[in-house]
Amino acid sequence: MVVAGPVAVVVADRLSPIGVFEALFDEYGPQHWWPAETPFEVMVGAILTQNTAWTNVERAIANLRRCGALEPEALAGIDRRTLADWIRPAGYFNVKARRLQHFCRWYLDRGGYAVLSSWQDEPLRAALLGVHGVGPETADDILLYAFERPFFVVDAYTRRLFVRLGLVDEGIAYEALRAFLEQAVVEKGRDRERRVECFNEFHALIVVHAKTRCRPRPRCGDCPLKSGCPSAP
DNA sequence: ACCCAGGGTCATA
DNA sequence: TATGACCATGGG
Repeated sequence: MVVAGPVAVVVADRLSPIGVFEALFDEYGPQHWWPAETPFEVMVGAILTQNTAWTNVERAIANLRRCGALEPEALAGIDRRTLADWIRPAGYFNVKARRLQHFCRWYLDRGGYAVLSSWQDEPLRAALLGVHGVGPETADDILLYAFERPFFVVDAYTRRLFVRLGLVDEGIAYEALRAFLEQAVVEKGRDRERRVECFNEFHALIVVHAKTRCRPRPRCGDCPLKSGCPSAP
């Protein structure tokens, strides 16, 4: 790491994924994600929030709830244009309507939550990645927050944070960064359940931190990551 | 007016 | 394998 001066000493013992986690947790506290009432709602939200601000997703989900369409049978059965109209606020509504229906068909064909819950981690992940419209991040959102499986969700904020901290190379592949961060938590000796909890909070904290302090443009003032903050001068 | 947002697919080289 | 175009609404 290339920081120097008094602050660097303070930062040094936190300049690891675990140190970052602890700094963020100390600052923001537990987040208890995902903001949803059911696992299936998590899955819908994960697809709707692709490259989209969460506030817009909330409107779309409110529409679905109001229309009684927040269930896989309903989503899979309705007319695609009608669905697109309901989720319009979330953007990319034609694409996402198709993706939601592809996902719901897959979900129902395989017996829904109860049956899928019996699948092993890796086969479940591979199956999710095979669903049209479900990429690595969406799959890991679903795995972690709907199925409580120990996968680290790597989003744009996560990459930006750890690249700017100098812990990983710019342009690191999704899977490589995920492996790096998962390994960092494993090395702390947490058991499976605690890893899930840690991954849950870690991703949420990264998002909250990015949204409240370290957006691309604004400078970061009083930041819990000190000189390690991606937006620090 | 411009940038950004809790990505993924598809065509192209 | 690695870019680039495309998808589209809403807030700052």
